[in-house]
Amino acid sequence: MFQLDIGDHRPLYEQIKEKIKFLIIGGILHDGDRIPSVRELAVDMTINPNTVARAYRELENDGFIYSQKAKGYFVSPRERIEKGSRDELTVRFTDAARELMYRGAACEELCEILHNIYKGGTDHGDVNGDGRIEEL
Amino acid sequence: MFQLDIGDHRPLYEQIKEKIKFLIIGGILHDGDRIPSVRELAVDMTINPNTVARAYRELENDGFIYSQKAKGYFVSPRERIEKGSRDELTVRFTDAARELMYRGAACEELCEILHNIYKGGTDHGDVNGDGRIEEL
Amino acid sequence: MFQLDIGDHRPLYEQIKEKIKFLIIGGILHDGDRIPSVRELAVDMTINPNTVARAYRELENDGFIYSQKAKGYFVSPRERIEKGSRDELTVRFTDAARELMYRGAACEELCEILHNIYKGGTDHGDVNGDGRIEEL
Amino acid sequence: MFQLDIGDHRPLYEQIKEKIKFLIIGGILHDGDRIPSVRELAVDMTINPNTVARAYRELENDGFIYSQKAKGYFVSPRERIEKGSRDELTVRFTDAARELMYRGAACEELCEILHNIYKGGTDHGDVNGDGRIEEL
DNA sequence: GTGGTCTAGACCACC
DNA sequence: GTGGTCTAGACCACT
Repeated sequence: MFQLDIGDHRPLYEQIKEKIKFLIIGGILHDGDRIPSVRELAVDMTINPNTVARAYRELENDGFIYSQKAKGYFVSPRERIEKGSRDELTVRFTDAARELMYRGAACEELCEILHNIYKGGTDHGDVNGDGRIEEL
Repeated sequence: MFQLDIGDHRPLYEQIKEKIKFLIIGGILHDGDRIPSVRELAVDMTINPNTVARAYRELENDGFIYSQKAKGYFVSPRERIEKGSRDELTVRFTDAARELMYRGAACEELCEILHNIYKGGTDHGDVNGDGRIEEL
Repeated sequence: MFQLDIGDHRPLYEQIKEKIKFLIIGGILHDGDRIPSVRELAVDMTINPNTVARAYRELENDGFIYSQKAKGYFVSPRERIEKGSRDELTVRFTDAARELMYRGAACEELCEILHNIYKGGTDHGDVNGDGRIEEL
Repeated sequence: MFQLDIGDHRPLYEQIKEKIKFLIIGGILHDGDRIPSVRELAVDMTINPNTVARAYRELENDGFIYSQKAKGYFVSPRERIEKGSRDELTVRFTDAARELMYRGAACEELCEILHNIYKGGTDHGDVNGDGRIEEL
């Protein structure tokens, strides 16, 4: 499904959260899609099920997925995700933009990036950031 | 100059790096400005000089400041900072933008944030992110 | 594993970095190999663990090794190392070549050196540059 | 004549030596050319004449320049420079090549660089490595 | 006084 | 046991 980045010092569950989030945001996983069970993913990635469980639990808290007893985890409807707070996200966006500006990026450059993102909303793109696009 | 947040789980030297970076990007510290000496800042913040030294050393590696023996640390000329790779930064920007889009932010909204940033390039604003503006 | 040269004016951590780099480039340490723990190497060379830690940390920044908490340091997969910028390295190569040319070295001479290097890619050779070949 | 690199941690006299060497090797300064007097260069670069003097003295020891009392320093005839030891230089060349190989550079790539250097022997090029070509 | 290096020793989180 | 952070204090070279 995806690969964890060796050399990434963040806890495993954080990386899993991020990857799943990217799959949802990138349009690879859609509303209502079932995601692999805790055990499946744990086996698949040869890590502890508890780690996967924690990632899923936090994703559920953030509204990205929801669980149905004895059925599994599913991607939340988009309206639900939208409700989440955008504050921290906006800070991250602004900080990155400010630093890019300081480093000489033109406003038009950044705006174009934005337009490309909005234009190709459901483009899958390079989910892992490692130059490959992997299948589910 | 600024205060460290105990309760922030990140290492002290990371927090120092971030603060200094914000002071530079925010336009409070300018090209060639001398920043507090390792010992000064250590006393000021009642932490160990080694911790400050590490923060400064890593900021130097990132190109934001440079050191001159027996003189001190100085803010790098902006051209030097601009030379640094913008790749990682652009990824951060794009990721944040994509997630904001997914959460329902309009393209115009984000563009306006950008324009505000570029308009008020030298505005100092809330450097510490804690609601206060402190003097040097 | 190797010996540090007292009398070498460079800092100890720089010497450690160089030695490890040579072991990796020279093919003695391979992808995924675990290198001695910070404490082991410190005891082995009768220097302070902090000094070893700094060397390892900087090698990690340069992409040559990566750390896993509670496990140790490991040689990075080669693809990771290849990703690093070759610009600075190319400048060093070119500068040396230019000076050699100016001092009368023939192009064929240098090309032959190159071919020997590429031919004996995994030859271990004199890793320490001190005329001895040491075992791990 | 040239600019010293702020943020370069080597002693000033080392940097001056390097720059002069590049000017000679790059073909900008030729056999018998007079180089600026110690005092001239010191004033020009607003540094201590002793620093310049040391650089010149070491360049003279290395055979790159020679002094004539009351006349100044002059670029040595090329035959004289060729006599200098190529050992250390060859090590630098080999080390850089080995690391480039490890990082994925093809042998042909490096050979081409060599051929370009030998083809354009007297090309001046980017002496300071900062993208500019400066006049004497 | 400055930065830079190194030592010694402590504590934490992780596994 | 491992890496990671932090403190305390020393010494050096430089200006």
